[in-house]
Amino acid sequence: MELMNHEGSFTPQNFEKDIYENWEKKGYFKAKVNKNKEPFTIVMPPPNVTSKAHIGHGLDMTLQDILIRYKRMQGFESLWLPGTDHAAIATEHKIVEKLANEGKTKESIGRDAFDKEAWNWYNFYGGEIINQFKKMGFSADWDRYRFTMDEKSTNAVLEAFIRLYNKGYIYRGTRETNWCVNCKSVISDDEVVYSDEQGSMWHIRYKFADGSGHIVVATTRPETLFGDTAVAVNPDDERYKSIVGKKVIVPLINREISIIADSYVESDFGSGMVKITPAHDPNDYEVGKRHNLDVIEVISKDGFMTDITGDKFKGLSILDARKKTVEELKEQGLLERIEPYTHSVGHCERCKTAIEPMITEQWFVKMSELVKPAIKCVEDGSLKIYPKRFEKNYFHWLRNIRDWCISRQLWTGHRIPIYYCKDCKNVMASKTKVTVCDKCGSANVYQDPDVLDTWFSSALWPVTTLGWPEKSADLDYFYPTSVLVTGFDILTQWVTKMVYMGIECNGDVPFKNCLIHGLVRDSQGRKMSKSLGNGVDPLDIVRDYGADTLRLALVKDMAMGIDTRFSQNKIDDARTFINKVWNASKFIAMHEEDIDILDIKDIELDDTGKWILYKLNEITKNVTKNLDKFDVGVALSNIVSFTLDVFCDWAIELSKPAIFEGGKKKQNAVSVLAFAFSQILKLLHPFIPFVTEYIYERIKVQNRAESLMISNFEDTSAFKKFAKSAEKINELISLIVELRKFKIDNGKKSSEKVEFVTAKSNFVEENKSVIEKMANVKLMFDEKAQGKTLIHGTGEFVLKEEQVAVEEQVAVLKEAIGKVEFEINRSKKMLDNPNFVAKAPASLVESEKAKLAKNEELLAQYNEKLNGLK
RNA sequence: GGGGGUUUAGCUCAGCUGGGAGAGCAUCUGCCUUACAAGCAGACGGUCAUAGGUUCGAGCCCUAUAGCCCCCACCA
Repeated sequence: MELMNHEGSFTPQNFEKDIYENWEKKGYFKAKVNKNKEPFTIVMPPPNVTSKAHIGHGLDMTLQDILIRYKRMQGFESLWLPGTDHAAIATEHKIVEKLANEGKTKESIGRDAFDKEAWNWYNFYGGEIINQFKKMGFSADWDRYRFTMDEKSTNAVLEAFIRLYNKGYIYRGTRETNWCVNCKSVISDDEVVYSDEQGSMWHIRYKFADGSGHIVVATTRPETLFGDTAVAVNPDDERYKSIVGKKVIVPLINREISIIADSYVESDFGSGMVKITPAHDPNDYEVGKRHNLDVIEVISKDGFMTDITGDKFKGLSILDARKKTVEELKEQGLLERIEPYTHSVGHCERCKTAIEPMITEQWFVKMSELVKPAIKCVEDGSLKIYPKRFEKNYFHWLRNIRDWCISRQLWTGHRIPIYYCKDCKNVMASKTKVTVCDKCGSANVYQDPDVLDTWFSSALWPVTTLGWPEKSADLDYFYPTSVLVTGFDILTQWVTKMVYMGIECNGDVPFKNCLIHGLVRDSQGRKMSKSLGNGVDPLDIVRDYGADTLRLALVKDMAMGIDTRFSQNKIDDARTFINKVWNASKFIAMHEEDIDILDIKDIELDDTGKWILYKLNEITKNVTKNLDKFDVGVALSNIVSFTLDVFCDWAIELSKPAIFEGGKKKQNAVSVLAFAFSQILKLLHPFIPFVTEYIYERIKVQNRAESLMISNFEDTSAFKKFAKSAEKINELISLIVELRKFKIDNGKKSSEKVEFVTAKSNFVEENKSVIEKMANVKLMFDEKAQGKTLIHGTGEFVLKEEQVAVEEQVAVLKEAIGKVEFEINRSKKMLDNPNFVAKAPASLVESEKAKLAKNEELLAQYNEKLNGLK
């Protein structure tokens, strides 16, 4: 091992690449079936190959890498299985956009050429994403990289489809669905996003067929009146009971329709009368079914008025038709009034086009049975969701779920493995291409042109990536996986699907734990978006500050399940911290240079050494406890504050006198520091893998491993026996802090070496040099000094030259007595309370008793002193 | 309409089964002290959103109110 030339400052750009390449070369990321070890598995939520990874992926993946690295160092067979998602509709959009820029359409190039375009796209962005992830230091098993459209995944998707189809869970049906006239595809309920829009409510007169006047119906969609097949009122609405069954005439098209009664109508909304357009409104469709109404399509699948609307309207766009309808109604005196109206309108998640409810024939997954075990596994705890409150969303979603529409009229994605015979109408499910009807033998067969919803393959992700439908050794060993890490935005859309498909396909939950985190927002708390231009490319941060800084900035101050803000401030904080670790390593390296590091059991420990080890055990326990419950943010702040407040501020400083003394004392002190520092590096490694590895390779440590990333945490549990020494050093620290403050309070500069007189005591004698150095004071022993006095639990310290009147000394003592008495009263009040003694934790009661005893002793001393002055 | 989150120092946020209000940044003061000025030593700064309640004890538990954010449902 060669010690580094540890000069200069922290420049991650110099070493991150080499370290990562070495990790990869050594195969540290690879996981294999190993019956001697317990597996810890995370299947990476596959990023969409629509574009490069953004900072949100940065957070999601950093959390996963932290857990994976942590568990690897705890001796688990750690598998992080990476991959990407073809994101059918989203990617298709991007490709169509690209083609448009080249003056092409997907129809103009045809399905085969389009497929080629698609694969180019997948490969390019898939590659970019992996490249980004490697630069961020992610320790995924890249040899296992999977893509939702690769051969194995495709096979699994088709297999799952056919199994569910044969089981009767997948069926074809005609339904009112969400139609995007731009994508020319149906989209699922989950893909519709609603937003409030300022529109109008048009109140339209429908004349009675018998000429006896008119009624008024209100609508936000006047252009759909061509498809009206009824007007409905509430059956209990007294105003309209007499007209139910009467005929009215649909304006402009002059069709006679009936007034019907249906409880769907709310009497107190609008006029209490609703025009029913079954073809273009989901609620109307249901009403229509109940009343056997005709379904008249007046808007075509590409968003234009159909022939049925007549010469004046056919071919018009929806918005043009709306305008013209209103004009015509006005001319004919049928428009009673217009009122401004805000209502929420569904839009396509991808292209933002307003969704048209349309009746189409689609494939659905029947949910009623699938959902049951998915609910049960969270109820009985075999799948735990962190934080627990998200269970509510999970249950709500599954308990109210509707059948899932899985067909899409797109070209990007898995083609539905269904074949139709044109002659006998036979329907066949097959993974392989069908050329002959298995019923009538006709060669007149064709495949369903639609593809599957991208979530169908995502739902299978945990099983397909481990080899399903084969009964692979991987599946046996790594499944169920340990934890799924993802944002709350896709808890319902994705997590639920994986759970019921995992259980259905492989008989068990796909993951035992599910960690839900928040979104990354900008410094002002806004969502990152293209339109705001506030997005961050993770690689920009890596280039300027290094991957470790990026990772730290992302998870710093992060609370479970709550959105986190990403800002320059956090980047600076993170870099500052890492720089501190860097400098600490320089200190260690410098003093290790000319000595041999002792094994921890061969060190003659003084109180400082014991204190360091005691604190090290505490922090190790805390960090592991919090990581075990996935509380990454808290674990990080634990180890960060330990590094700064305990290790750098005190452990190093308290060790300096011994180090500068040299010899055996130095060897002991440096050995303890080296041990503690190596454990700090280990605890920090999952968060900031590069710099910790770099440093680890360049300092002397006990029990060196080949690499920090495959080393194990030190067992520190034996050090809790050093509690007594720890208490002594805590006193010492408190005295030093008090002396520093006392100096400043009395007008001395901290840089000034101030003389104090104090009585001899074992404690002060033992720690004289440390106190003098750290508080920048000079201690002199004398029993009878008088002057300004610092009263501390370890003794009294008198400022040397200051002459102080007796009254003032009395005042100081009285103040000290007052404080102690306050403490005593506080303790007594608590301890005298039987409820406190009975109910509070025993350790708390004990420490309160100890405090009381100590303070009572102090009080006695002070009173004695006070009496001596009088 | 239903549900959830959040409200703690000027800013960003921690705060463990209820047991003496915390950190970082910013500001101010003093320091180039032999790892570190990307630093060190200090200081200032809080009615823990508001009002009730439970408790010996509440930032934490309960009820209501308000602001901000999100999810779901849906309004003809």
